[in-house]
Amino acid sequence: MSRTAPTVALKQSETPTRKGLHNGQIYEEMFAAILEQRLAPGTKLSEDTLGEIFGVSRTVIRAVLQRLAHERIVQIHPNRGAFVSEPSPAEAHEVLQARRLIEAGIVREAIRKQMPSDMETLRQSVAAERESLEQGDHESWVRLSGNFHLKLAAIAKNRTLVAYVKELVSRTSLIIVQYQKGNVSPCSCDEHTQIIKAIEARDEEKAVELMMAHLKACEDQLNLQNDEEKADLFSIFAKPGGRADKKRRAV
Amino acid sequence: MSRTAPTVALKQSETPTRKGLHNGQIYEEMFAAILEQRLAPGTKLSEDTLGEIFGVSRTVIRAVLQRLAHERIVQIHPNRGAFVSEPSPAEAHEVLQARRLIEAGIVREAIRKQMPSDMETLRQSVAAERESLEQGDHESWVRLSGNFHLKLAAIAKNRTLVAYVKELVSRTSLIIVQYQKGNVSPCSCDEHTQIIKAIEARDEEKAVELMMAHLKACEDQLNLQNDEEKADLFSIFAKPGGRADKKRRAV
DNA sequence: TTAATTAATTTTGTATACAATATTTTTTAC
DNA sequence: GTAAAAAATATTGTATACAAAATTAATTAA
Repeated sequence: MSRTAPTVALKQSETPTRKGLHNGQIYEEMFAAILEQRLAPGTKLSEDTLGEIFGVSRTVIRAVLQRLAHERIVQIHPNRGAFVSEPSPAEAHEVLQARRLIEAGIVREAIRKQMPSDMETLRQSVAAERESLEQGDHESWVRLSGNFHLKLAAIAKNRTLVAYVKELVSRTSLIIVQYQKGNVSPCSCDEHTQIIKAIEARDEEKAVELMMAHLKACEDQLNLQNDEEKADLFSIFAKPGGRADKKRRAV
Repeated sequence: MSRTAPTVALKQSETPTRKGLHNGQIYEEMFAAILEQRLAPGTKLSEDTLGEIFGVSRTVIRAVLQRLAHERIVQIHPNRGAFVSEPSPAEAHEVLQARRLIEAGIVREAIRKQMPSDMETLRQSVAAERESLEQGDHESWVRLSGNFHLKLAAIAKNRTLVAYVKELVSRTSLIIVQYQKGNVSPCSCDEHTQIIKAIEARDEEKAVELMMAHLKACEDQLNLQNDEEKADLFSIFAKPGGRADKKRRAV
């Protein structure tokens, strides 16, 4: 944690002040900036700086930061400021588990409420995914991949559930940025396609199974074992006795 | 909607100012006041008045109201102010549907992760419910009944899911206040007891079935058909032609 | 030079002031 | 007396000012 947080750099091309931006617009811009990785996890979000950038006072920036904090994309440390969230491995597991639970239910609901146009929308979404993957545009792929899950959630026609899925997908993006090991496996598009097919076939058990496996695979592609980061440092450098040596100063 | 919103009356015994309250404490007090029906749905939450009551400036009241708004317990109309939410029938259905989806999943997870102490906690929760029901304390019953679902969610050991269930339970309380027809059926405690038994027996399908039926019964006890309130007024008073008459002024 | 302490600066938390919008009351016309 | 228009009032939205806390820089001692 000793690395210094990078300063906020929302848009390099930005003129110092851009007046007239409303609360919601500023939220959208910051939300996009975080998910598109222009603002990396851990970045400090200074109220003054952001106020200058958007040409508004700290008052309105504060409201936006609180909204982002409620959505878990930003973390507020009292008296210290707001930072782009750095989800812990435990939190990452929690988010993926919540997604399996909720999206399994959404798949069931989608099977009941599906319309042909919904399925067409989903197929187009996967097509866009595949294109971004072929072009090697990793950033677009993360966004479009999440988009598929949002479109699927929308079929359930439940604004509350859509809001929850949106939140979970956003958090997943932050998690991927932090913990994805190597390149993403290109089979993800195919998994989405298979889910669509199972929904169309109204095969509930199979569709649920595919969705759970898909999200589990997503989690398995992450590096989530470094909860003991500091302990590892000790085990790497320490003499026999390991982290217990931490307390002993002499020797 | 022509009925005037009642003014805020948080605690009759309250002295005009009570200094030193922190952000989170004010949130807790307002949250409790709304769920305990001391603040009825539709009540206007004036920033000045609340600031006076809690002995803080509008700045901090504003933050609390925004937090409550994000949790859907309060609704903010731009330039008009904050009001205790009055969920529409459509929203009520949405909330109960989301609960069925999420709590069905929670039941499955609880079956996997249950510990003996968890089950004991649940049984105690139901005991408290039954007591409040026997004493005819309806307000306590609403709170304790929601509490059972929260305790159940906690077994899944997932803070995100607990937060979602907490939000949904709160919204359900507001919904019950608005739409519950007659007295609550006293079988609700028994339904909770049955769910506990099914979880202990690790009978996943039965436990899920019971939870879904329980929440469906809860929804069925509500009066949710008055989405056409205004239209009804017209059909009640109007001459043949019904609501189409609305536009015509003469005659 | 390093470590600890102190001072200076920066940044957040809260109150207040003013502008913009709603609401209420009063006035005016029919 | 009722309805519309205008003025007055009250309330929200935003900017700014000041206090409290944290961070950074400077100073001092070992």
